[in-house]
Amino acid sequence: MSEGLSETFVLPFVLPFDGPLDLPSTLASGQCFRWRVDDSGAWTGVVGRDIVRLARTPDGVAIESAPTPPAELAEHMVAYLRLDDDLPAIQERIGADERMREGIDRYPGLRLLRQEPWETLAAFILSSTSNIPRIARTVELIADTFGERLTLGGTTRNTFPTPEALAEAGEERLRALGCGFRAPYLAQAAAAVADGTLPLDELRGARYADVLAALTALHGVGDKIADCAMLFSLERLEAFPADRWVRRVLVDWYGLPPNVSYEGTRTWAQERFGSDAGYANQYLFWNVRQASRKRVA
DNA sequence: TAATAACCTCGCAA
DNA sequence: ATTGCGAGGTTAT
Repeated sequence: MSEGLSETFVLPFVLPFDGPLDLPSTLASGQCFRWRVDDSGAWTGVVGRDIVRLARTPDGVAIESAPTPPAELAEHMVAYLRLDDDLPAIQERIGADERMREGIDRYPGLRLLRQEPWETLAAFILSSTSNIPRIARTVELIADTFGERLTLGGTTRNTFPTPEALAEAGEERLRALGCGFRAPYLAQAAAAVADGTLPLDELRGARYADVLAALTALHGVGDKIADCAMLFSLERLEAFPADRWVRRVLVDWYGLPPNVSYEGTRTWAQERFGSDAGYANQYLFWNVRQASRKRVA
């Protein structure tokens, strides 16, 4: 213990990966709300009951985490980052048209994530008529208030609270955290998951129509929010959450009628892209968002 | 079946 | 600085 290398210097664990992976686009593209980048380019977030720090390396992804050590968490991070998806093959299939091809080529390492269903549903309930900075702020505030504390190095974050904890918290305390008119929606969803009315774990991988029906049975969850939860956490990659941005793209680039119904966008996307519709959505969404930000800046 | 207002706050732009 | 607008939707009418 007395030799030169102190125990404070720990070689980072590196998850080997040689495929396309653009951490900034993937973690900031609006599908998740808890990742923060630091000056070194590393990303810190909370995944399940662990605080995690990620950085791209030439050989893969460097991982620090606690309380689960990186080596034990690695397999789960492969799943979380969907490194098991054959992204080049997906891009080959959906990149048939010029617009999509350009969008893919601009962000070739943009991946979907495989997130935790309850947290994802809750976050997108909060997304209604809101914006990404505000959603992120509210999610963080809810975690800080009702979640459990985690520490990694000098960084402290909280888990996203369980459905039981948010059901217990109740509408009024959620409203006090800035949830606004979404507070009763979130409280009711928490209660439904907590008491088994909405069995999220059983819905993972179930038929699209069945998952959609189960989710939209909740007050405050319509087609769009259900599609987000399905795509980002319930393994329904054919989901196509058409928000106002994606709709604009469909109208401007693909000639869909401006008054196309949500069902119309869903049918269009699923006929065109099949089970790759979700990836197609993500490329369209991120491209149009980035383009609009550049125009402002 | 299709259109329209209301809903809570907050972030961001003048 | 203070004000005003609109935001990754859903529901009720």
